[in-house]
Amino acid sequence: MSVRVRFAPSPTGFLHIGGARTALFNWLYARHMGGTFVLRIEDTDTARNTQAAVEVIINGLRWLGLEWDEGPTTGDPDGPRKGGHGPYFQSRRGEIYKKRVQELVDKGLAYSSEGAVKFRMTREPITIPDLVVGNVTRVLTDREEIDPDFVLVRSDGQPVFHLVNVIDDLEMGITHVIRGEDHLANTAKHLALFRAFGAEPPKYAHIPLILNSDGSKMSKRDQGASLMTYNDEGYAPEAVLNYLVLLGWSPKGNREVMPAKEIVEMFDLPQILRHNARFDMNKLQWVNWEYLKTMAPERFVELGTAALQRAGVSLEGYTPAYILAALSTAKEKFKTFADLKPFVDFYFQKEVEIPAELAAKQFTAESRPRLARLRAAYAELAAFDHASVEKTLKSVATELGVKAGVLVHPVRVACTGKEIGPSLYHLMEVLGKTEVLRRIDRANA
RNA sequence: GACCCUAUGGUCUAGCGGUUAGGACACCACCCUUUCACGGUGGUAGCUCGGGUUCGAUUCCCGAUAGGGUCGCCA
Repeated sequence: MSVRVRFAPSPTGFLHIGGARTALFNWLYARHMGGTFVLRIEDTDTARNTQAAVEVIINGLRWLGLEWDEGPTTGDPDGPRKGGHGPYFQSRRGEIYKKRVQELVDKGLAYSSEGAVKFRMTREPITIPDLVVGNVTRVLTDREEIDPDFVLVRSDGQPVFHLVNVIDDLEMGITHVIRGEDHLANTAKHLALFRAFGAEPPKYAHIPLILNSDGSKMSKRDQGASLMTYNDEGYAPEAVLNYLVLLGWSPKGNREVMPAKEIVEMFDLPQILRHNARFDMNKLQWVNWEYLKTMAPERFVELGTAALQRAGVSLEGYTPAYILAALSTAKEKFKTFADLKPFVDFYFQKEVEIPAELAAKQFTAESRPRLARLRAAYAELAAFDHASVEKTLKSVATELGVKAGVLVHPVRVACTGKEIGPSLYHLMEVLGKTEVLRRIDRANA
């Protein structure tokens, strides 16, 4: 039988990083097994569901590169979808639930109570066979001991999570439920429900949770809890995916940085760790940086351009070749695209602003004549590539009897308005002779 | 309160009875260097505790402790 897994988020208005990892593990398993990855929207709590909230989930999954085989393709519950097991919005599956509840009532396994429908839960311990944790035997807690039965349908007619979750997994032919460990204890209820329906339950794999760096539970409000903040903060989705899979899973041979394609090949359920992991921003940053270093130039420019736009840097009027060359000089200078702007903004400014403090420091009575001498040498250069520019600067320095650094700093400030930035020689090559001379003249006026 | 899961440096992890306990991030020092970075070399730091089992426990069992989860007409 072919593997069918699902990611079944509730549209709360954002995609939790832990939820994203759950989706990732499901997706990986589906791809690894050549199975089907289903997206199902658990929107039974109508009060807090909107189309926009569903779109957040859809956009988040697509951003990570987790395309699903079945499910909605837009946030519209009545909109287009793919796959033959729909609808994929629980809010559109009311008839199915109604029929199933009636089935339980007819069997005497469910009953009405104060307007709600409750399930006659077994009082016997239930053993959950879990692919990650092993066999887990759940007995009733003291509170459950008093009344083990639980609500299936609210008095307002809305079915609750446990019910719809089980029915959908059943109707959609889900073979493996890969979900957060926070559902482990609840699985006893789900198993009892499957038994009540006379159906074979799927295999379960409860994966550990992601905690804050201080070990506390990561909730909505915590820093970095929302997947899309990583986009805002300049992380490449491929790096986020790679980092996420490392939380609770690790391949053989001390491998860490590897493309999704390779992860898919190696990924499997039994290797998943059993303990929670803390989210380590430093490590994510490092992974991101590893991706930046080896990233194809086009991709680098694509992500860099988007980041600059977010940061308010306009690239209008500059050629793609210029932008590519400019951004390339900043490669390996920063770890996330959020830090790109200060390294390249001067490329896209007509008049570079030089802070008075820097000007006073670099353009002194002593340095100005040297700068003028260098400017004169540059003016005569035929080829303005980084090698020639460097060679010229160094020979002028020798001629003036100073170290290269003495010329480098004023020129850098003249060209960029900053003391730090890309390799001076390379950035001058990109700026071009005319512009470099113009900037030196302006600074040294 | 009850029940469940978990426990290797600060963090992510390898390990599955005998290892100088391996790797990565972070951190520190030095070197390199046109800035900032990179890179190179070296370094600090770990099996939660207590009982067992065993010739021998990081590894197996029990307990304690700690962290996380669940017990809802939320999902």
